[in-house]
Amino acid sequence: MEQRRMEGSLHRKKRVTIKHVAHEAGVSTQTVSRVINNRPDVAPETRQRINEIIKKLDYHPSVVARSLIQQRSYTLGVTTYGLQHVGPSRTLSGITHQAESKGYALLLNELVENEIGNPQSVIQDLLARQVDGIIWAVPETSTNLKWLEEINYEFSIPILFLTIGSHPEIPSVSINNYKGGCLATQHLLAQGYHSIGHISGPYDWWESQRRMDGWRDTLHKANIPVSKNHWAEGTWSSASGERAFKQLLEKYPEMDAIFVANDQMALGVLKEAHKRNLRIPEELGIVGFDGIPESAHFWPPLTTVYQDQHQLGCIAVDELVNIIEDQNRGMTKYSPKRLLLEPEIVVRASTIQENIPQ
Amino acid sequence: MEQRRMEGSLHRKKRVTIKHVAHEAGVSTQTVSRVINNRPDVAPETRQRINEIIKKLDYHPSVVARSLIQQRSYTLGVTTYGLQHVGPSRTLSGITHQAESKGYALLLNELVENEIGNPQSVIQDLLARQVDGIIWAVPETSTNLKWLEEINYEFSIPILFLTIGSHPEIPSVSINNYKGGCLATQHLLAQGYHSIGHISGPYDWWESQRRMDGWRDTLHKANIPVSKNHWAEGTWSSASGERAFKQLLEKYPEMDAIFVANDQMALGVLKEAHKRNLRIPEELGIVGFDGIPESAHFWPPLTTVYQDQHQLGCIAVDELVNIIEDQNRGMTKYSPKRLLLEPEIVVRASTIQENIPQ
DNA sequence: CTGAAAGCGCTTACAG
DNA sequence: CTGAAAGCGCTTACAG
Repeated sequence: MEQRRMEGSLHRKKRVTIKHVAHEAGVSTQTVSRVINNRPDVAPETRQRINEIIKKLDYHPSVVARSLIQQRSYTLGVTTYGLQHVGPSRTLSGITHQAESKGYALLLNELVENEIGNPQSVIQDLLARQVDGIIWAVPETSTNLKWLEEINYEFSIPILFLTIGSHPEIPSVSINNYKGGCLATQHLLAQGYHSIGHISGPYDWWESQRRMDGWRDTLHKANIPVSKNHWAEGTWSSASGERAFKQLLEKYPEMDAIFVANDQMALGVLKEAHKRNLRIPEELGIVGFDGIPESAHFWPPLTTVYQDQHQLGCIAVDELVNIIEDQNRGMTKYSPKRLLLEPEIVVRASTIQENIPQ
Repeated sequence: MEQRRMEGSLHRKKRVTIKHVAHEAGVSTQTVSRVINNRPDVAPETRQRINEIIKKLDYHPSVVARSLIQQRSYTLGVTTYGLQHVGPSRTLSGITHQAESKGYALLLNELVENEIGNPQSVIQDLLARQVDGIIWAVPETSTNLKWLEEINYEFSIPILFLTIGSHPEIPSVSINNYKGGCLATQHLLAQGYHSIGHISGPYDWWESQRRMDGWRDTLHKANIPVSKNHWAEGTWSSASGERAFKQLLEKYPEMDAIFVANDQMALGVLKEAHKRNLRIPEELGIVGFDGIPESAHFWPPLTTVYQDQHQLGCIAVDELVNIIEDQNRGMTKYSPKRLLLEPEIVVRASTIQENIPQ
């Protein structure tokens, strides 16, 4: 081991700047700037010489300096919530991949509470760091977008919202949760179930409401009455699913099938069903929501409504970058788009009697 | 709706700068700077007047300009891998929370492959954005830290590594995976199981190796021979767990218990066990690893080795910030620390015959 | 094809 | 207690 190694990461190298390169090459910083930005008007010899020096000195332009002068940073802000859960992290993964391929860095923020005290301070933090746009990946509840009205929908940079239903004035990307609720319920009806209960997420969440609306409307269309006793509220966790299921069994004893608003809660239902020796799918059909990879390995494998949350993140980045770049091109007509991704039902053994190949 | 609203987020406001505030207050920018940085030497009246103007103009200092002049950004880089999985996202969640409480922003990067082509370009990207330090949250494999030697352990800023076992020269925080493997196996032995198989993660991963070492050493200590036929390799996914379990049943028919290197794979084992009508825990005891919340709702509920990945992220931030701040205080003696967090076993019905209260 | 000047929005010495 | 000057590392017009 040589001496340098012993020092470890103690040693803080000084930054190589455009001045060093210019001096070494005997040109102005201006010309170096042209080279690193791939401008056409540089003599080929000059360009090559400078490129060699850049490599030799291991020069990397400061994005910070560039951001200051250009008033943009090629960085997107991402405000998320509930990262420890599968859904939000899959979406974030889509965001990171797509941002990378579009050449943007990501400044990440996680809210501790869905009901945010002061969203504007979060946004100000991002603005102070000169982000070019923001992805607001916080699922809508009945109150957590009120601040939009208060600030009169005015932002100094584009903000794209994920998983929201209201506020058509602003650009957003969401899954068609209503459609998902319909698909789940239609499938159960088609399998011959009649008394179909529902376990929802927190009723305050827009996603919960829409999934439930899909369930209710589908039953109405089939002339099946829906009462308060036919559903119970969970919190998305498996434990809450188990709890809600117990309540439902009391309130709705004739229930022969159940649509559960996410796969985690469905897992809790399965556990309680096993405990009571309920046969699935004969005595109880179960449909989940999300389509997490694990759901194929529940026992029995779970029929579920698949939503592509990774793609949700990808599309969010695409949309936001489009808006940013349109704006920079000086396009004044900016019409907010609302995008809806369609979920798909994945049929497995928790709702069909015959064994299908798995 | 008024006119302003119709314009939506089209309108790009100009940034309010320190000059505007200074001009409005009739002082120099210097004095405003003192106020926003809470320096003591400002006349109380001046301070108050400036603060009012700051509020009135909605002024927020540019972190970018500050970063340029101070050569630091109060931003940490985070390079992660496999965000769509539960573990890494829980760790990331710990990182976001702790970074926020320490006053640091986060620049997020996700590798597409664990075996990285060019880690240095990832780091250069972060350096170009003036991050103060980096958390390298990419699980170690036998080859993906080779670049450390190539660059001779020299970084221009501190880098803290997560989930690594080699390279004691660099600061790191990891879970004691070896201990976890021991705990799992000791528990199975204590329950009276004798023929204990193992499903590992990809053998190339340091975490897999250590968990397996714990299993093997514990059996050796108990004078139980261990052969190649007693373990199989998975990829962490439930599907791979199911596959590996089928192989093991062939190779090791007398197996009466199994230690599975994560909960997802254990779920796959449970599924296959149900299919074959194996009684758990009577005919087969099962222990997982991770302690994801869902594991309490598997059927039967899964005994598992709990690791606190959220805390792992928190501690990573604490350590890195300590290193950064020591360095800024000019402390030259920086001795890299390796921290190991201890896992705990959580006993549930998949390994104990008597029903314990759940 | 190349360079001198100005400036992005701050902070850091240095005077007074 | 306050301000004039210089500068962080770049890019943007503007000349030539």
